[in-house]
Amino acid sequence: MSRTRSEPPGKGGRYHHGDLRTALVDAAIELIAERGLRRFSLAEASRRVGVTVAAPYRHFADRDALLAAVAVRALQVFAAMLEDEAGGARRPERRLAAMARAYVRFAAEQRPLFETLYSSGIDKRRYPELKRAYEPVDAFHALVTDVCAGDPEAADALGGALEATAHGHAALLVDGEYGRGPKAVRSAADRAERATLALIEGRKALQRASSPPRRSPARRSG
Amino acid sequence: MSRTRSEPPGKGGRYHHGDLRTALVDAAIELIAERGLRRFSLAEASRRVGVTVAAPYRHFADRDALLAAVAVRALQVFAAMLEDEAGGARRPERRLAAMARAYVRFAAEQRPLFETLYSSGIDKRRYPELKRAYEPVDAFHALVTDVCAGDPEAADALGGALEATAHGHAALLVDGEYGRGPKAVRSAADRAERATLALIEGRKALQRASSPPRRSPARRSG
DNA sequence: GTCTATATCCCGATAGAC
DNA sequence: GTCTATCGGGATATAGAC
Repeated sequence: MSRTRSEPPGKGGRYHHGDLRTALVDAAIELIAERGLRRFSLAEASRRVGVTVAAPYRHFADRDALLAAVAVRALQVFAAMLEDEAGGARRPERRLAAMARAYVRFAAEQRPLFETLYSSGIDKRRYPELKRAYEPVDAFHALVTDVCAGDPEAADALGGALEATAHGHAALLVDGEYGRGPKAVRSAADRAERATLALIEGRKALQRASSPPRRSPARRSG
Repeated sequence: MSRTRSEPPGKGGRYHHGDLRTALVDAAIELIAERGLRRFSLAEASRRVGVTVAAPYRHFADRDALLAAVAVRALQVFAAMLEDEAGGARRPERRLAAMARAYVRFAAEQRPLFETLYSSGIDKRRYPELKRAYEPVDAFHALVTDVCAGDPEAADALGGALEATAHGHAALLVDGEYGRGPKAVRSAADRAERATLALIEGRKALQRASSPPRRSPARRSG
C-alpha cells in the first residue's frame, strides 16, 4: 500500500531495491501488527519485501536495530498525534488532558508501534537516533512548566505524575485490562484525561512529604 | 538454592526429576533475570535443570505455558509484597499509598516476574490458572471501596486511576525512564505514593465530565 | 507417566561471490 | 547491495526406553 517495490525478484532474479531500509521498517510494522512483537522475524520481513534474509544486514546491524528504527517511527507518529489532539485546546490544562487522551489513543490505534516502543526489550541507550527522536515529546514538558509557572520542582513532580498516569492507562489498555473493543479505548482515554485534570488540580499534594525522609530523623509532622 | 534436584544426569544417565515442573519455573525465572525475557529459551532452561529439550513438554504445552506458570508465581509474590508493605498502615488512604510503593518495588526487585506478567506477550485469557491468581490482588479494590464508602462509581473511577498510576510508575521505571540505580527506585516509589495520595484527595475531580459526551449534543458548560 | 533420542523446520548471523 | 552458502541454536513433534 504505502511501500515502493520495484519488481519482485522472481526466482533467482537479481534486483536492487529502491529503499530497502524503509521497506523493511514498513514490513516490520505490518508483521508486528499481524503476529505480535514476539513472533516477528527478520527473515519473514525480508521475504515480504522480496529480498533474501541476508540483505537486511546491509542496513541494520541486527534484528534489534530494525526494531529501533521502528521505535523511531513510533515516536514520530506519537508526536504527530500529540500535537494533533492537543491543538484544539487553548488552556495548558486542557492541552495536557488532550495529550493524555492522545497517549491512550496512540497505544490503541498504533499498537505495534506502542509495543515496539515499550515492550520490545531493545536497549534504548544503544541507539542515539532513538534518543533524538524523543525531543518532539518535550512540548509536553513545556506545557507542564507553563502550568507550574516559576516552580521547577513542582513542574518535575507534576510532569512525572502525568506521564506515568497516561502511560499506565495506555499500558493496561493494551494489556487487555479494560477489555478489548473501541468502548474500552474510549473508557481508558476518558479515565486518563480525568486523572490528568485531577492531578493538575491537586498538584500541591504531589510535593508534600508522604513518607519519612531516608536520612535525617526529621521532626516534621508525619 | 531453592531447587530440589536429586542428582545430575551426567552423560547418558537416566533419572527422574523430583519436580520438573517447579524446577523449570525456577530456572526460567533465573534465566529471564540473567538474559531478559526476549532471550529466554525453553531449551536453555531444560539444559540448566538437566533434562533434554523434549522433557518440558510433559508439563507445559509450549514455551508460553511455562511463561504463564511464571506469571502465576509472579502474582503470588506480588500479592505477598502488597500485603507486607500495606500491613503497617492503618488508614485506608495510607494503605493504598503503601500499595503503590509496593507496586513499584515489585517491579524493581522482581523485574523478571514483573516483565513476565506485563511484557511477555502471553495471552492471559488462555490460562485460567492465571485468571485465578489475580484474586489476591482484590484486597486493593476492597480498600478503594472503603475509601469511597457507599459510592461504587466513585470507587471504580478512583480504583482505575490508582492502578494505572502505580502501573505507569512501575513500567516507566523498569523501562529506564527514571534511570537505573536504587535512587531511581526510591524516587519512583515516592512519586507513585504521592500521586496516589493526591488522587485520593482529589478524587471528586475524577468523576467530573471532562469532555463532551459521545452521543447527545449535551448543553452543559464546557 | 516421565524422560531420552532424534529429526524437521525456522531463525539470526557471517563470509564470500557477483 | 544483494545473493548463495553455511553454521549454530531454538521450538516442536514423535518414537521408544524404563
